[in-house]
Amino acid sequence: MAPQKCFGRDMIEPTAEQVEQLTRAFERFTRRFKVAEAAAAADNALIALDAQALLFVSEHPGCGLGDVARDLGVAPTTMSSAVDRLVRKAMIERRRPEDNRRAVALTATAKGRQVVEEQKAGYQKACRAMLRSLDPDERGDLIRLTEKIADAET
Amino acid sequence: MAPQKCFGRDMIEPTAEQVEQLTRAFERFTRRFKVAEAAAAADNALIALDAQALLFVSEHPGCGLGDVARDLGVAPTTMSSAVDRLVRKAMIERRRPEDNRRAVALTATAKGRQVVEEQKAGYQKACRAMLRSLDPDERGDLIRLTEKIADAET
DNA sequence: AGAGTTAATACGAATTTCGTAATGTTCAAG
DNA sequence: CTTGAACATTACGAAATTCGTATTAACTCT
Repeated sequence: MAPQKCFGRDMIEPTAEQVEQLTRAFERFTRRFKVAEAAAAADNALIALDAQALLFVSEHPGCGLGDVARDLGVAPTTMSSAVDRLVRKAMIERRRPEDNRRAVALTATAKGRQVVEEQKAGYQKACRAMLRSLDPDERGDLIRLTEKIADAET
Repeated sequence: MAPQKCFGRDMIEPTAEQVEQLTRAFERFTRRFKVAEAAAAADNALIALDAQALLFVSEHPGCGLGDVARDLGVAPTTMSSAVDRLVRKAMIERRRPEDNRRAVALTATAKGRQVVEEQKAGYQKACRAMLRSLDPDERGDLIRLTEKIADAET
């Protein structure tokens, strides 16, 4: 169990047991918060793709259709359909900008922004449930570890 | 910021800032591991439902079609279609048990079990990446906190 | 101007999900 | 023993989604 040099920095591989433990725990973890997600989705009956697109548009007002498609990794035609649905539901608006009239500028409507807020509230609710499951002195640890993993280079 | 009594136990609500921090970190967290999931899915081109069904069957050999449908929250007809696809790909087998011939007993084939193993390996790989992002003395903390959240009652 | 590129959309094919109806099986009551 | 209800599964068809191809409109560079 001696530390070994890797790429010029001390790097110890996680043990097989650690990986096993975290894998099993994370399965239960995701399972627990998947049901909450499914329950929240039933309210608005918004397809997963549409919800992601709406979120992106609300965070990038005036963005183009292609931007959303690239970010979410779907075909432009698929995104066109998704935008159609969202426009039909009055959650986003298509506009032709004067400076580039072949593009469309997407913006979220008031209703769309409200749906995004509800969506985010559901997400926050899940995160609050995570924190409440811990003792107060453990909560900062969870935040710090999550940030560290999320922002790691590789 | 005084502790307050709730349901007979000490219970301090997470602060709004803590919830905010964890929410933002968790967004980056899930985004980072979503791409890995998508890359792994491209290998086998297995639909999400089929992958979940295959996993359930491999963990519950001889189970019925209705069991899988109930566990995954889909209509029995949808599960029948999913089983059709998996049978066509030779990943699971339908068998009519002698003692109850109106049911079918589902079991994973050797190929199906192999695919499950690869699937699990991808999952483990993601968990290993999480652990590698942390210092060795932090890894036990992550495991412990994840288990605590996953197994909390409410 | 004119060719080539870019952004978005219309259309059609393939696939998936799910509701309704049908098939075959089991169980219980008469 | 028969008959009828309940059950597990499947067949079929409708609705919706994704995506590839072709098309339209606009921009850019020579």
